[in-house]
Amino acid sequence: MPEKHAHSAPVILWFRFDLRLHDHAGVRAALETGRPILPLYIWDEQPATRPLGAASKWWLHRSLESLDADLQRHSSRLIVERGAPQIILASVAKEYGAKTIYCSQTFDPQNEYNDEGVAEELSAAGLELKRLNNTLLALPGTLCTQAGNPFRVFTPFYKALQASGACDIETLPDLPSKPWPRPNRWPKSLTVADLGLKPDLTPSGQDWSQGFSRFKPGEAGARGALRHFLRNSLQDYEKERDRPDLDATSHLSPHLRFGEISPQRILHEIDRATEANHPLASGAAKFRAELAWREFSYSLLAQQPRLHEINFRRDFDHFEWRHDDKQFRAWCRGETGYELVDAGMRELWQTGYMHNRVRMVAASFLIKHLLIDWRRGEQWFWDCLVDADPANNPASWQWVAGSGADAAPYFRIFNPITQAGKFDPKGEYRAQYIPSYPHLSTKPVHSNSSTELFDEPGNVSTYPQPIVDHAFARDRALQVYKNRVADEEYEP
DNA sequence: TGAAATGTTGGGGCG
DNA sequence: ACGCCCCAACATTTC
Repeated sequence: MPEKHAHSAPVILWFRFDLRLHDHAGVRAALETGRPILPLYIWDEQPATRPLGAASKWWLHRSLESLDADLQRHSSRLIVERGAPQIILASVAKEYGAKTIYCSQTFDPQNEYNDEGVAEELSAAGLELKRLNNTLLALPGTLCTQAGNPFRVFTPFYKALQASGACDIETLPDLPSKPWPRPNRWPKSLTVADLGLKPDLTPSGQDWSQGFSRFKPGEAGARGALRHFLRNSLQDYEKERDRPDLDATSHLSPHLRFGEISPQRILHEIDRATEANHPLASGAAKFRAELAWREFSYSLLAQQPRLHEINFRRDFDHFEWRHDDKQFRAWCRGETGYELVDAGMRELWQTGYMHNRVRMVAASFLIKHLLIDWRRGEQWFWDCLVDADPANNPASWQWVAGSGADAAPYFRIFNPITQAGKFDPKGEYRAQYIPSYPHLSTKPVHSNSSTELFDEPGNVSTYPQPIVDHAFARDRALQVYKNRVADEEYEP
């Protein structure tokens, strides 16, 4: 009976990377108390983990607006604050008499560790921080090998995940559509716009993020993307998922990253779509495996909390990467002279996204053709991708570099020409992002880390020649990787 | 979730 | 009719 508690102490619902209302254990638990609910977002200027990239901030801004709109449909609002979470939480709780705070675990180990401290501090003030899983199918660390060790290879991990029953979704309870109980007084808060998360306009006044329009941040956008994918692309997903020239993938990654949809919901909807339609089954199986890769990445992040800066295989610590700012810059700008790589890098810059197949080719090019440290590429992606994820991004880069678990063998070197012929046969994808050269001059400045990269127009009037010869680079990479120090000393 | 080098086979042109 | 060569097509091995 919500009415009974309408004047009782409220509970705080602290949102972070769980920006949705459905399929959310914290939302459910808060509603079940029947108490007034204070939905809260805190922008932390000094986060415990590395700060969000520019593209992610843009997404966050839009997603918070969407969450606020969704809350208004329940006669509530999103309360927005800025500062250190433990201080904000304690002060809001004190002012409104709240004793319980619900939040979701982030599964970023550094942040989890920080949360422990926050929970202790709050506990000393008589407040309980309830941390729930709204992010993963299986908690990292719950799956291990027969010897009791965490998995280092994907396939056995995936088998264990399936055997655990975590992928069998029985039912997902509906979110009641009734108004949420409110406290007598409503906090005066900032607005989402006050946080200033939107990137600056270009010098020419052009909004850099207009290229991001293929996405609709927020829970409704996530549901829409899933519906579109199930209806149009699941059937041929196995066959066409590697084709950047087609609309063949789910585009759910940024929605998952910001918790606008749960993996359980995705599995549930896939099952429902598949039951009625058998031809979808092979595509469904392939897509389920992709979701499992996300779980695998988080299990690796649990094993190596500094996954974005430390080689998972420590024998890579002695690898002698080349230091070549000029070539790194060319790669960032999409000026390597290899069309598929350049199209991908321009897609990234213009849209905050890159097709997965192209990510592999572009990453392989930086690492193997240019022999530049994978961390530099990872950081660039972190800054530019709307789906930049603390587990997926570093795990995938390390996979390409060969320094990761279950990584690509050192001799697997993508030929960007061959890859283009196979996966963009008509050149439509390449033409979309390299319509005529140069195009970078109209591009805005947005990057956290490398603003100087794009602050002046390219002065090249024709498409560049390859910055490195493929055959030469391939042989060089094979040599360097083969002679890598301590290669033969590696033991898991 | 490669690519290139090397090996094998078989059809066809040709003296 | 036969052997020889060429080479595409495919398979295997190597990096």
